[in-house]
Amino acid sequence: MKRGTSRDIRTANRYEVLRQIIASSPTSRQELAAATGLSLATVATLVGELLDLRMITEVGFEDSAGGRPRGLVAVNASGGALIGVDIAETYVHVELFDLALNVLARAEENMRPGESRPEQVVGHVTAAVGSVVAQAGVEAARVLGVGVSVPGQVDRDTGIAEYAPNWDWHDVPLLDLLSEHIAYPLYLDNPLRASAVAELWFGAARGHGDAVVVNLGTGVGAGLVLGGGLHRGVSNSAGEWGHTTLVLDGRLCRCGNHGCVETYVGALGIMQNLRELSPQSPLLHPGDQTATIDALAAGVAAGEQVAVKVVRDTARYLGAAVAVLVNVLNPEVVVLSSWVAARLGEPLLEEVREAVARHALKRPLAASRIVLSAIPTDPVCLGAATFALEGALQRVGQRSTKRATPARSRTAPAS
Amino acid sequence: MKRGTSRDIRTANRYEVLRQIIASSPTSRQELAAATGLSLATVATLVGELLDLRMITEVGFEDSAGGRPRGLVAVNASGGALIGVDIAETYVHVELFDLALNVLARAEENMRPGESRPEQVVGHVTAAVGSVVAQAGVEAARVLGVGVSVPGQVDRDTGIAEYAPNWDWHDVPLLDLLSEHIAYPLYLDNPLRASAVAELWFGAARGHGDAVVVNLGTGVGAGLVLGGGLHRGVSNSAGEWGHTTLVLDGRLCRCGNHGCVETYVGALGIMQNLRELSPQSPLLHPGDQTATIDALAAGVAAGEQVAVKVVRDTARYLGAAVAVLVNVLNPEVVVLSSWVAARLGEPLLEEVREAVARHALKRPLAASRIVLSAIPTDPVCLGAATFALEGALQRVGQRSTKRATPARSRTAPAS
DNA sequence: GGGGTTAGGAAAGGGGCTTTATAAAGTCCG
DNA sequence: CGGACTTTATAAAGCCCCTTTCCTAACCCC
Repeated sequence: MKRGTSRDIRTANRYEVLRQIIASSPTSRQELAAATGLSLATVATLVGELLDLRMITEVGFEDSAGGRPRGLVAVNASGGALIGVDIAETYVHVELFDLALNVLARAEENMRPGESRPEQVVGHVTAAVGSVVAQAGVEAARVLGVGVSVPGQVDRDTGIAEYAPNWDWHDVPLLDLLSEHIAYPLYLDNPLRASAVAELWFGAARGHGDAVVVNLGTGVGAGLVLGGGLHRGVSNSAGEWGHTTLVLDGRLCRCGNHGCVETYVGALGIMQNLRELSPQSPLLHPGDQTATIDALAAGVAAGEQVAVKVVRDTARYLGAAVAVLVNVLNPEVVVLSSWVAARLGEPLLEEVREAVARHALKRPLAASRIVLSAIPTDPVCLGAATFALEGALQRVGQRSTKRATPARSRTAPAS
Repeated sequence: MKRGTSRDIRTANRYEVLRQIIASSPTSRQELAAATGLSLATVATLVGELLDLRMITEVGFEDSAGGRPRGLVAVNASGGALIGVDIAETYVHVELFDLALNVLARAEENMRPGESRPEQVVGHVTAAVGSVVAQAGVEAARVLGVGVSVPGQVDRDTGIAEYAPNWDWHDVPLLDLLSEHIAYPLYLDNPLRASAVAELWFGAARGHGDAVVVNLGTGVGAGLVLGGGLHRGVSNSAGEWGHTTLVLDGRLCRCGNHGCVETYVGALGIMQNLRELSPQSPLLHPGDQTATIDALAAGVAAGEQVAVKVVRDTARYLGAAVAVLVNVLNPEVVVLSSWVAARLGEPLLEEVREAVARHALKRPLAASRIVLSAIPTDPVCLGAATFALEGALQRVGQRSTKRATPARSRTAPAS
């Protein structure tokens, strides 16, 4: 059990203040103090710190009711850049953000099946990172860090990808491999937690102590925000809700078990739902998940019976599985995220709400809002970049009064 | 979102130190520092505080390797008394503990069906509390507090029983009602969290940041220990795992839904498992849960086929449901608690372990130990008493130092 | 009875947050 | 047009917490 120190309080407050500034830029110290519950003095020192770091700037004044005008601060978008890397089964997606978390540059590398050796993946990441830095034309020194999301179980402290379900990775020291080619500070975690932290900072989970981010993609899982922070579990593998048994002796899952949630509400599960309902449906694009889901979404929009029914069936499964999270964790908000949720959108949400209402207890249900993610870009990239932002803010607190380690900040760009 | 203050750190440390002292009384400051990770100085001040409160005493010395002997401290059992109240559907169970958490007195009041008006329950509690105090012969002033566990959803801050599933209680201000008759500090919560906190302080969850306490009784639920503390959820109703769907369109549950975990692994569910397997079994005592479970336990011990099979069936359901918790929360330990688990004991545990292993993912499974509760007495009473203990320790930190300072003469008055 | 060794306490130091006082920058009105 | 009032921002002081460091206390052994 790790012990909390007063520094952690400072770090949490720093997060909270910057989060608030990003959310409602420009804003005043007064507003920040009210929003965060901190005293004016603390807000002022924290704001001063961020000003020193050039992460925010003063942008003028706002009339007050008869007294001295409030100074306004806003994110200094060009004060730094953050890079988020989303490594998935078939692609590597990289985005470069400014400090207001706008996307300045994007790069995507596709990986052919079988191209899954760690060195190959590292090569793709390195290339894409180099590309976004070049595209955006930011100086290397301004890149505050690179967050990397890789599927599976990850030890974020050692930077080791302990286990990747799709590839045959076991204890790959990914961070070490990457750091040979990328000179920026690196942060490793998995997509569940990345999208959770994205929602926590910029999305529907902001300001909520307990939230669940449900990821619906090819894989399925949940990112848990508990007590205002990410819940990782003892071996950093919490949130594996997709491989939870929904139907006893149900469909065979790639994890080896039967009846996992993923086999009913993941992209492949939805395709199976469609196949079982209407094996010859023109909506079905065998072997192409995105095409099928897109066709379904279009079908629902057009009011096609089959499409509507498939979404309803899927939502029934999903509702039961989400109700588990609602009953057990009693969150304030449940966010449906990732590409399947984004494409099926409102129709899915409506059905899910109804289904959850049928399965969950009244009290926890009443306390939970279920919403679609409002993050416009790839939430995993954004979340990964947020890890880098958190890392940069945390380093502030550890400014060594001893001039010990100048080796920390290297300025060489990616090769 | 509530904000952490440095005082919370102190309170957590105070808990930790006392917990450790109770666990390994007598012990030395050295040992405490090593066990808690705190510095010797901090341990010394906390120990001093507890000595001042007379919650612990110095009990001699222990040889050190050649130097000054270590001073030993131990719980001062007679330094105070704690009362735990377990209100259930059919009874009120009250236990009075000394500070070493030994039971000094017990009282039980049975409630007839229909005798469920709040005033009636309050009457029973008042009588039983009076009885244990009299029996133990402790002075009123030494009673540090009374913890009360009541089923259902509870707002611990306002002391309101928001909803009790068995009785038709809605927003009953139970704490206010009780405080008219009981003069000791009162603490209200529900049995899930009570038994969880009991395991956290004195049981298998001690020292673990993330643990799940699974309660198997007439009702079924889980107490969650996350990040070293109880997880309550946003409306204080986290842990309602018993009313989570295990079988789609399965057995009808008293909560109104179908296929809840409780209907398969609660006492009544186990009876149903037995009935379905062998409707005429002599093990079955219709209308008597405890007799049936006892008969099952005896049957398993005697190697009876039917009994073994029923336990196995039950464990299969339970395993799938526990695997959900393991996958989602990734706890370090899962504790099986409450009377059904206690009576079925090792045979159930073995089967559950196997069943969980079939359903959970390898990584989280490898990190989780599944054990039976080792708490000998009623864990709910113990947990309720622990709430009172926590309350007493928390009050220490809020000693109001409102010293009326006579205004000192200021230096350099404005001339 | 001195060293050597270990325990425990007191003081100093480093962080944090808040309250209070002071300075700064406006508005309002006589 | 200048003082009075108001509001904001910063500086100072106080309190809480934990740790490190130094020193004294207590015991062993030679």
